[in-house]
Amino acid sequence: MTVTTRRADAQRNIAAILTAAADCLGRDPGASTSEIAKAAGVGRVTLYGHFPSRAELVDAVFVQAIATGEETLGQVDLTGDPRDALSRLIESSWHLVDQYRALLLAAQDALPPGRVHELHAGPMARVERLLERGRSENVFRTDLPTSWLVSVMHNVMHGAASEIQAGRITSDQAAPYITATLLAAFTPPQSE
Amino acid sequence: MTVTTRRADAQRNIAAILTAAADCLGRDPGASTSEIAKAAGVGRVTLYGHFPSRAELVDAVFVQAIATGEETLGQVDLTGDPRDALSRLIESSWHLVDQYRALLLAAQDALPPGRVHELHAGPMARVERLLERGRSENVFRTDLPTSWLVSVMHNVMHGAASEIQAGRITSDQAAPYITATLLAAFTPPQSE
DNA sequence: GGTAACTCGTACACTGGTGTTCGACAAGAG
DNA sequence: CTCTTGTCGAACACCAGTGTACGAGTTACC
Repeated sequence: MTVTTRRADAQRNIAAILTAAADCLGRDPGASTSEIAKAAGVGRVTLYGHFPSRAELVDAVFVQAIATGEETLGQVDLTGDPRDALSRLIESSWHLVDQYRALLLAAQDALPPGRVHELHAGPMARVERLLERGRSENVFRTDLPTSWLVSVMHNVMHGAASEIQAGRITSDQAAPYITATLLAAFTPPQSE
Repeated sequence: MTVTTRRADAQRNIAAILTAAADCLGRDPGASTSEIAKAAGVGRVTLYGHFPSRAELVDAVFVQAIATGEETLGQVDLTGDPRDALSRLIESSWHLVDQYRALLLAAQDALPPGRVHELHAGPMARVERLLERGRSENVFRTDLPTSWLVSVMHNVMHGAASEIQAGRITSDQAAPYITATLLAAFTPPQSE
């Protein structure tokens, strides 16, 4: 709130730039500042007036995406049977992953290394907590580190997004496929 | 063999460029032709004398990588218990994935869309055949399409490569983690 | 040892991006 | 109504890369 003195049209433009950037970067991770400014109905100079560099713009968009994503995830009921809770969590996060796929790529090569992982910490923690609980209740396997299980979940979801983009599966099939795969992958191995 | 008339030093240079390119692109997917030429101990002009464009160079490197990879994979014994065979296949392909990770990225944004998938068809078929056999023997699940299982395998391995790069797991741990994860993921679901 | 094939460095034209500067102009706040 | 804040377009400097042209020099081949 250091800048309570911000003219109304400036605030409007900032918002327009942010949503336009989210949109452009969502379609093409390499979208230029010109494209974004044009899409926002704003001059390129104005854009640089609010965001000192392309990188800081990408960062702002990414931060915003994480925030809205986390809000959505916050509404998921994670109580009860961990397996059911995981299904619900997948159902929600899946859409987010699909949606922010390209934006993630943009962030990965515009932002300093580690920054992306740093901003992911919040949502990650939510998943970790659920997995930990499932492990302590012997519903999820404990022979592999939790961080690995999180990574697997992450990668399977991103893989599903790729498969959709390549037209090999449809958007509807994704969630059930992911759920079926991960529940099996996370089940404790039988000591035959 | 249209070009039996190729001077010896030219052949040497082509080979040097190819291996240098594999090396550079393996470290930085965006490596420039200058970097590659320098690494090959060759002028940039010479490089363009053999490869009409950066894209064609990347393509050549990628083709070569696939070929050597396929050769390695061809030596894996895929007979016997499909689960054991899968373990062996993972053990081998895992190293390849880790090694060619960055090169894959380079290929993905230098080559026309679909080209990468096209060149991947060979190795993919090998995996598919094994999975199909496992499915027909009721060792692998049949409630999900084979192509999806292949994709999962692919993504889990790439994810492991990321985890190593981020320093969250070591190279030694990767193969057992991947194997444990995929065997569980591919096991037919119990109709509890 | 002659010749064709090849290589080299430098220089050039071109592209497509980033970030800045300028001065004229509009729009909001008090 | 005024004055500050913000916006606009066009121009500029800059950078990093790609691909080409040239001419001199070198290397393999026969």
